[in-house]
Amino acid sequence: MGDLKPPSSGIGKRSTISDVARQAGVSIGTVSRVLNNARNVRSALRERVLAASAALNYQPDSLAQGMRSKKTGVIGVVVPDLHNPLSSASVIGVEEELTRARFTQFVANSRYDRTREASVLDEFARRRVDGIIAILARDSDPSTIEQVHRLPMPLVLLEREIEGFDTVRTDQIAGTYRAARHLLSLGHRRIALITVPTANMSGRNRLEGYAKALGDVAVEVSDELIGMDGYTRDYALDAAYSMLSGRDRPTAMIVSGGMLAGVLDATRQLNLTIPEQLSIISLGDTELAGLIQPGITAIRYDWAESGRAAVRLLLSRIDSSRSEPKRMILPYEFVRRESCIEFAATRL
Amino acid sequence: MGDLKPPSSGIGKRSTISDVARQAGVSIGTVSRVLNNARNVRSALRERVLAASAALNYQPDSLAQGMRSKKTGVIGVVVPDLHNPLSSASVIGVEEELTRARFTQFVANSRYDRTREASVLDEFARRRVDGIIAILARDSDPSTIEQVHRLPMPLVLLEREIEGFDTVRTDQIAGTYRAARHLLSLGHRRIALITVPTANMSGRNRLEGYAKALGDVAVEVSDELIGMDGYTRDYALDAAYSMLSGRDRPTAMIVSGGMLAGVLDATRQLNLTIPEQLSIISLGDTELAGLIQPGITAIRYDWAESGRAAVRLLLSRIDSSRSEPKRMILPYEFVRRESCIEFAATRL
DNA sequence: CAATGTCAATGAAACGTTTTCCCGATATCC
DNA sequence: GGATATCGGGAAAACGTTTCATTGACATTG
Repeated sequence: MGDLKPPSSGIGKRSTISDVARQAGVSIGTVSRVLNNARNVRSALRERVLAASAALNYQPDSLAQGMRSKKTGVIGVVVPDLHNPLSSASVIGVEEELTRARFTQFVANSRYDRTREASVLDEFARRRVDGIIAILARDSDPSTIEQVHRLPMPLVLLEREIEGFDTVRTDQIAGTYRAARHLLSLGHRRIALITVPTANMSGRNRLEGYAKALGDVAVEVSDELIGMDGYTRDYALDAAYSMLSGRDRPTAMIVSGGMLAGVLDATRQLNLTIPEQLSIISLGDTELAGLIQPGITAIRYDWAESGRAAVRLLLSRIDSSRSEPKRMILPYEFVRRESCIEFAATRL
Repeated sequence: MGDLKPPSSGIGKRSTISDVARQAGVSIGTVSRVLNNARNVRSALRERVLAASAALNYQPDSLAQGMRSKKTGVIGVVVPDLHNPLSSASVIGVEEELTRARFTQFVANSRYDRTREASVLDEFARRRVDGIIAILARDSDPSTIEQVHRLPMPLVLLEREIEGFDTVRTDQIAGTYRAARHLLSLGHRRIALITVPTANMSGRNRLEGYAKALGDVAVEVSDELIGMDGYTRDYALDAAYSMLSGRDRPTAMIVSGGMLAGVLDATRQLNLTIPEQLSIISLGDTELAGLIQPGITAIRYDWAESGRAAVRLLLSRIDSSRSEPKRMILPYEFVRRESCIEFAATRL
């Protein structure tokens, strides 16, 4: 009679709300109300229910809860490259703040692949997440824009911007402007920029800040000093290599943190010393920038804080659906190290 | 009549299986059978159902599926420190392989906090994940052992070992042994070891490999050269600093990759040059090790591959419940760079 | 004192699937 | 040609919650 299963170590049948109800001698509705601390329940019964629940080690099934209440307590997070400090630091900040709010997160890596990203977002929707935080591969992509508008749940963008959505981003325009002005004030005129493509806002804003700074002192932006056609270390290596091995090479370079390693590879292959032959500023103060010799001057952004801010924005939108999108812009910090010298002192 | 809601951009009501059934003029059971490619359905009907499903852009609700079928298609992943390359690389490998198998993952960060870890595991269970992949904070902790045995789903451990569970780990014993032998063969005798505590297997195995190597050449293991009481960069800085600033300081050091930055901080503060005054080997070939000057000789482990292997192990256990636990041990690779010189050449 | 209101608690519906059971129709066998 | 197996598909149960409508008991009101 009954189940013939062996005691099978630890796989004890989970107890459900009806087990608790039976044990406490009340209806399941009452159990539910007690556990969701609703009113209208005598304290005597409340005690009984609580005791039964504890005795049975009852844990509500979140699938059933989600199904009925239409709230899963799960947020989907998608980033383009978990190797990249922007992505990983953002995830850490997001995780931290979501934990505080008792949410759980799916984390997915799009690898800058729009197809993969599209299926991740679909998957999140299918799984009924309460909201999504995304660093999109390319916010200018029409299919991306179309898809995010169809999403049946709130979405907060990190470092990207799409009309109608909440956004948290660091001030790339001002940061890159500051970097370029710093190099210009040291006398540099041939300043290269190696960063991500303009298909996403980070790239666009960096280019804008860079161009503005050069414009301020009437230096022309020249295409061969711009490397914005890739995301990887390898791309940065190639781009930097070809710039630095040509004649009339740049005397200074602004490079995004995630691509810094590639640029350093290039300088090493070409036997260029920093800062004597090339001044460098990193956009993003990665661990690497502070640890190599010489230390790399950097524009620091607090991406973990971006992540936390994105969560706060998302949660506020989830439970009080305002309609106007909010834009947060987080400041940069200039971190001076030893990777920049005056143009006059540069050995050409 | 009907709902008065505004068309509210994109928040179109999701269609359910009954919508599809109605549209196709069949019962919901038939729709389910078609979509789960079961047999016993005429191809005419099959076409109708498929067409209706496509027309309505039907996406099954995975909560309902999970509730009924007891399979959620979600795996929980918990790591102790997302900043650390072991954690992040493992997550990347896990993510990659799970995606291939059409699973989704929760990702959580325990921060080496056992309390947090415990609640993460509980949460995973509550959410009915199909399995868990974990890098536990301390596999020797009794409460940890007790908890994992209670888990109602399969668990695969990464870099940890608990009786009765599947394990994937890199060969820390052999790797650390190799590192120590390398330094010994260069003539070093005062070789420090800075790594994670013995509360988890990585620490125990590293200590074992280290001690074995020293024992081979009859060098005594001395406590003041062992720093295994913390996980962080800051701890490594302190430990290295006090070793290196004492008299009779070590001439060589073996340090885990995640703590390398702290050791470098210490050498810098003490103005020690590498390798002239201190030879260093990193356990784990992090990006940093290859990028600083001089390059740091390293024992390389492919943690992404560990992650992928863990997924394969987990999935195989999920759908073909074998009972004997499997242990996989992944090899190391010795990467020679410039951070080690002969003891004879060391400037004491 | 009848009507009304409030409080506590129950019973049952609903969420959207998968799956079991069942039944009618067709094919197969002797 | 009748008994029997197979196939195709429908109806309904079940998964474990939350929530709604209902009810009974009791207090309040006019």
